[in-house]
Amino acid sequence: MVLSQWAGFGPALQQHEGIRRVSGMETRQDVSDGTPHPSGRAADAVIAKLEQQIVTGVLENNAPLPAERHLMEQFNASRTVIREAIATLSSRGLIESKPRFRPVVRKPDYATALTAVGGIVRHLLGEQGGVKNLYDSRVFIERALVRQAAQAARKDDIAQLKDALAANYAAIDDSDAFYATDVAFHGVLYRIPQNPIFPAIHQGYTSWLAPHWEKMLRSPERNLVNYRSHKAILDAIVERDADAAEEALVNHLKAAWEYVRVTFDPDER
Amino acid sequence: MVLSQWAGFGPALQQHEGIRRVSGMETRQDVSDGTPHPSGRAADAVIAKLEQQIVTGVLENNAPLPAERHLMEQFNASRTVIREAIATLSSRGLIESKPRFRPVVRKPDYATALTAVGGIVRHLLGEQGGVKNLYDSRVFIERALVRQAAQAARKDDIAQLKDALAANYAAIDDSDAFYATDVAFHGVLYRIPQNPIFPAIHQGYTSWLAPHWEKMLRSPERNLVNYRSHKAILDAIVERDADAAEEALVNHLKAAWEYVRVTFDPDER
DNA sequence: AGGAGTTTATGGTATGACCAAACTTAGCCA
DNA sequence: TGGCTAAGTTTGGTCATACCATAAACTCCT
Repeated sequence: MVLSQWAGFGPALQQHEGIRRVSGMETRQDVSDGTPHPSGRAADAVIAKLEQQIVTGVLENNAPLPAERHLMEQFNASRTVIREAIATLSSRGLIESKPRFRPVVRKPDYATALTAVGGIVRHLLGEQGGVKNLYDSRVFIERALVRQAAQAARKDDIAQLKDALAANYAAIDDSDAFYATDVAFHGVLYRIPQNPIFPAIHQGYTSWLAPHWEKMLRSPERNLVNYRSHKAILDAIVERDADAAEEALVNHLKAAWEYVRVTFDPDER
Repeated sequence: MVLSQWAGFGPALQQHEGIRRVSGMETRQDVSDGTPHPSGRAADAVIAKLEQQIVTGVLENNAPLPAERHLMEQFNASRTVIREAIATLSSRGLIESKPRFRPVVRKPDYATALTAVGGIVRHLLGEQGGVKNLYDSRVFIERALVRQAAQAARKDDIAQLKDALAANYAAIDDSDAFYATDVAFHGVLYRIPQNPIFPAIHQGYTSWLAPHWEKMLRSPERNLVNYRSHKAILDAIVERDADAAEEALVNHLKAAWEYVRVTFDPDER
C-alpha cells in the first residue's frame, strides 16, 4: 500500500512562498544574546512577528490571540509552525496559554521574567545547597536593601513600613495572617529603591522559598520574635543607621534560617 | 483531487493507549513541584518524564537526546507531542537544540536560569527606563558586593582582584582587551560570596548590557580612568574599608553610566 | 428573558509524507 | 593503509489532513 504514488501533487508542493527560514549557515553570533536562538526555524519568523505585534500593541495586552487556523493564514505557515511559535512565546511569558482556551497576550514585565526562570530554579533548589544559596542571596540583597532604606527612605516609605509593621503586630496571633504581613513588610523594603526589578525579585524569593516556609513551624511566640526583629529594623531605618539596620536584618534572617533549615535536608550546612 | 478517500483506516484509529491526558479540569496548583501531574496536555507527561530522566542522570548531561522517532516509540506518543515536549524543555533550558542538530541534554545551572529570562529582559530593556533600571540594580548589587568584599574577602580573593587589576592595567592601550579585563575584574567581585548565583547574575548583566557598552566610545584615557577606579576600589577593600569601597564603586559606575547613557534614549534621566 | 439543546470554532493529537542538512558507510585512490 | 569522496541513511523541520473534545456561539422553545 504505497501511498507515495501521488508524490508530486498532494502534500508535495511544499515550496510555498510564505514564511521561509534562511536555511543558510548560522551567521548570527551568540553575543550577549539571552536566547541562544537557533535561527533557521520557520517558527522563529512567526515568533518574531508575533513578538513585535505584542510589544507594539497591535495585539493588545490581555486580548486573546487569533485562532491558530487564522494565524496560519496570516503568516502563510502550517499549523505546526504556528503552534510551535505559540508554545515558545508562551514559555517566554509573552503569551499565557491555558489548557484548552484561547491563548492570551501578555505584555512582559519584570515579574514575567522571574516566572520564566521558575522552572529551572525549582531544579536548582533540589540540588545540594540550592535552597541555602538562594536564601543567602536573599539575605545579601535585603542587607543592601535595608542599608538603602536607612540612607534614602522617604517619608512615604517610612510610613509604609510603619503600616506594614502595625499589620504585622496585629497578626501575631494568627500565624497564617502573620506570614502574609511578614512578606508584606519585606516587600516594602523591595519597593523603596523604586526600581521595578526589586519587587519582582521579591516575588521570586517568596514563591520559590515559600514551600519551605510553609513547612516551618509557626507560633505566636515565633511571630512575636519576628515582629520585634522587624521593629528593630524599622527603628534603625528611622534612625538612619544603616549599620544597625543591616545587623538587625541579618540577625532576623539568620534566625529564620535556623527554623527553616530543619524542614529539609539537614546537611545544608 | 480529494485524498480523503482513504479516511477510515489511516489516521483514523486515534485512540491508542499511550500517554493520555486526564482531560479533566485543572486540579493541580502550581506548588513548586518539579513534576506537576498531568494537567491536560499529553506533552506534559512526556516533559515530566524527560525532565526526570535528565535530572536523575538517566539521560547524561551533554549527551544527545534520542531521536524524535525513537522517543515517540518510547513514550507511545505522536511526533507532534514529542516535538512539543522537546520545544518546551528546550526553552526551559534543560535541553539545547540547535537548528538542525540532535538536541543535547543540559543539566540546569544558575547560568541556564539567567539565559531563560534573556528573552523577556530584552523587551524590558527596550521600554522606558529599562536599561536604567537594570543598570541601577547592577550598581545596587555591586555596592553590596564590594562591601562584602571589604568585610570578608579572603587572601585568595584579594589575590584574584590584584591579578585582575594588573591585567586591567596591562590592557589600557587596547580598548577591546581592556573591556574584557574590566568585566573580569567585576567578575571577581561576584565570585567572592562563593554563591553560584552571583556569577550567573554577573553574566546576565554583562550580556544584557553589552550591546550598549559596545557602542560606548572607548579610549586609553577612559581606560586609565577606569583602571584608577578599580584600583581605588581594591585599595579600599584591602583596607577593609567597606564605606570607602562602596563609594569608590559608586563613583566608578556612576561615571560609566554617563558614558553609556548617551548611546541610546537621551531621556533616560 | 432565560435556559436547554445544537452547531461551530478552536485547541490538542495523530498520521504520513517530503525536504534538506547531518551523519554513516562504502568505496576508491594514492 | 590512510584518507578523501560519493552514495545511502538518519533525523529534524514542515506541511497537509483528519478526528476528538470542549469552549463558545447560536437556536429555539417555553
